[in-house]
Amino acid sequence: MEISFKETNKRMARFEKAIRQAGVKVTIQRLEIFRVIASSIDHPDVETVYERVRERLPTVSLDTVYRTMWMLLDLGLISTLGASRDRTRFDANMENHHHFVCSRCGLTRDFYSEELDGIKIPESVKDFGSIEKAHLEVVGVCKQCAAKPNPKAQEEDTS
Amino acid sequence: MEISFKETNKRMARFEKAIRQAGVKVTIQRLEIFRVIASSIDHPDVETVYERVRERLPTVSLDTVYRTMWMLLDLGLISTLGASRDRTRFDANMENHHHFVCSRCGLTRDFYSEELDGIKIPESVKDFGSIEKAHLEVVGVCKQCAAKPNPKAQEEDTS
DNA sequence: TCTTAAATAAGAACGATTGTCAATAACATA
DNA sequence: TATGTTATTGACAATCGTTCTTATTTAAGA
Repeated sequence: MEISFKETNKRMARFEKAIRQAGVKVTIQRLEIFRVIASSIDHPDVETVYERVRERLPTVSLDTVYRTMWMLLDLGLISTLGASRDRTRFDANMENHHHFVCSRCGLTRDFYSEELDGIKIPESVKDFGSIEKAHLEVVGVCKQCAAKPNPKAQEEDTS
Repeated sequence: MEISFKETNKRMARFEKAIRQAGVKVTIQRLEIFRVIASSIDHPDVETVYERVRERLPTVSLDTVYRTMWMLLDLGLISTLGASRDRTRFDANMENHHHFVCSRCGLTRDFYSEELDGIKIPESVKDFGSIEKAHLEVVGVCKQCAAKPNPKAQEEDTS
């Protein structure tokens, strides 16, 4: 919701192109599911997407939404907030720090930078609410994963 | 693992102080669980913490680890990577952007800043692996939550 | 040491996610 | 446009992570 028609259409066009290129079938379910996520400003979870899709497609199943979301992720058409499919992970480092996260295996390491700690946050962000803290999330591929051949085997090594 | 004794001890001291201040009991389980997370460099999940605690305390139960982790979070002694207790959430915005996240309800909004897009990442980060992208995660309290009285009722409004 | 409330362990229960499979629909081809 | 092939769907069972319940144990103050 609340994404402009223009932007939504741009995303839909990208979707149709990517999905055909990938050789997977274009179904009503997939179109509607992508339309929902592409027009959402609020980064919904699967259940929320499901509810929104049902408004137009009452017979859709929750499974299909799950399957489609992961497919969209694999195709690089959407991303997840935080680590996908991952469990909650904890951090006892209460100093100011930043994270490097491996997009393949989820390995996460802290790093420090006084320069980054002093980052200027745009004034407009205060329209959303008060600001407590900020940290940079750097996403990449860790050395271990880079050394592995298999580029699509994103399991294991969650250390 | 791999956190220096000095730093671990510093964290343990902070833990003992905070836990007594909070008026909760100091149990062996809690000490060992905190010791594990305080000495871990790798941001483990609950299951991993559980396994490490069992090396020293074989009878500890998984529930206790769960309960203790949430307690530590409530006491502000640890934090979670990404949104805690939350389901996976999706983002169809593939442009360069940054996030504002409400620490109470999980509300997440995008914002843009060319200045931030050009951020310099310390060279040392490359020791972890290759860098694909980076974004700033700003944590605060959204206006809706700020308007509510209850400061500890962190549910609802996950829109 | 004794008392009491809080914390624990164990196992049941719950909720989110995934797997299985028969029925259906997309798409290539005729 | 009709048909065959194969991926996809929906229903429901199964799985896995997390939480709840309860009887038992333990920390901490009297």
